[in-house]
Amino acid sequence: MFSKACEYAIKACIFVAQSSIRNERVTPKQIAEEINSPVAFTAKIMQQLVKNNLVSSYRGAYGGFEIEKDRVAQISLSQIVSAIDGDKIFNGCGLGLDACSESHPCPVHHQYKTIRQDLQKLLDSTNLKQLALGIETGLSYLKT
Amino acid sequence: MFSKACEYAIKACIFVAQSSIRNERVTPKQIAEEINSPVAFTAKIMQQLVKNNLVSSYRGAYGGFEIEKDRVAQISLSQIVSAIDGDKIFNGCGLGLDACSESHPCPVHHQYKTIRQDLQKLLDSTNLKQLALGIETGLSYLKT
DNA sequence: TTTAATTCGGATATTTTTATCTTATTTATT
DNA sequence: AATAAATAAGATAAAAATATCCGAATTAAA
Ligand code: FES
Ligand code: FES
Repeated sequence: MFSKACEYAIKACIFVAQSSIRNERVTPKQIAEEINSPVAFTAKIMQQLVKNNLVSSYRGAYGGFEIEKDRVAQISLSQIVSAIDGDKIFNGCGLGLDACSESHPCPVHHQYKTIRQDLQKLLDSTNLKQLALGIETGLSYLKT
Repeated sequence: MFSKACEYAIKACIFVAQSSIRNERVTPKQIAEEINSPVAFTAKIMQQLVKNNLVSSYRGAYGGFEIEKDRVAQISLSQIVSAIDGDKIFNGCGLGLDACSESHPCPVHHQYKTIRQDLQKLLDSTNLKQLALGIETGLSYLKT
C-alpha cells in the first residue's frame, strides 16, 4: 500500500507531533529508536518532510525536528503520503494504465475508484493530533 | 497498491479468460501485446499463475495458456493477488508493524482495517468472467 | 572563539523489483 | 524421425527502493 519510506514518514511525524506538543525537539536518532527504523534513511525522509513544509528543522546544538504546535491538528495523513509517495495512490489506475479515466476505464476501474476514494477520505480526515493522542494514551503503538 | 507483476497478472488473466471462453489458447507474446507488458517478464508471471493453479499451460505446437471455461467465473481477483503479491495486503499492518493485531494496534489500525476489509470484499467478489465480459463488450480496456 | 551538537547534501552500497536472454524440454504435425 | 512451436527454468541485467557513510554548514553554549 505505502512505501517503506512512507510508513516511516507517518510514524516519524506522529512521534515528532507528540514531542512537539511537549515542546521537545527530536533528532533522527531518537525518531529511529522510537519507530524502529534505520537512522540515516529516516534522516533522509525527514529532509523530504521539511522540504514539503510538514516539519520544521533546526540545526546546531539544541536543534532537531519539530512541528509547530498549532499545526499538529492541521496536518493530515494524506499530506504526508503525498509528500513521500506522491498522489498516484489517490488518482492512479489500479491496474497501472497511464491514467485513470471514466472514458477509458480499466476492468477494475469502478470497483477500484470506490476503494481509492474511501482511502483518500480516511487519510484526509485523520490528523497528527488524533494519532499522537492515541500513542500518548497507550491506545496504539509505533513499534512492535 | 499492487506490484507491477500483479497488475500484469490481473490483466493477463482477464485476457486469457476472454480467449479461453472462445476456446483459444494464447502465448506470452500475444498476452504481452494485448496488455502492453514486457514479454519475458509476463511469461515468468504466467509460470507463477500456473504453479498456483489459476491458469493451465500446454507445451509444444498449438500449446499456450488457457483457463478452463468452467473455472473462469470461479477465479477471483483475490486469488490472483494472493498468488503474486501474497496476502500482506489482506492482513498486514498499514504502517509495517510485524503483525497487525487488535491488542497491539498501530496508530492507523482502526481506520486501515476498514479499507483493507473493503478491498478484500471487493477482490473476493470480483471474478474473471465479469471482467472478461467488460473487455469483450468494449466497456473497459486492458491497455491505454 | 572554540566546541559540541545538530541538520544538510552528495556519494555510495545493498536489496528488491522489474526485465531480458539463453538453453532445455515438451508436443503436434509432417 | 524430423521439424516447428510452444512452455519451463535458470542465469543475468537494469532499474528502483532501501539503506549507509561522510564531509560541510549551522548554531547554541561554554
Ligand atoms: S482506469 Fe484503472 S482504476 Fe480507473
Ligand atoms: S496494527 Fe497496523 S493496521 Fe493493524
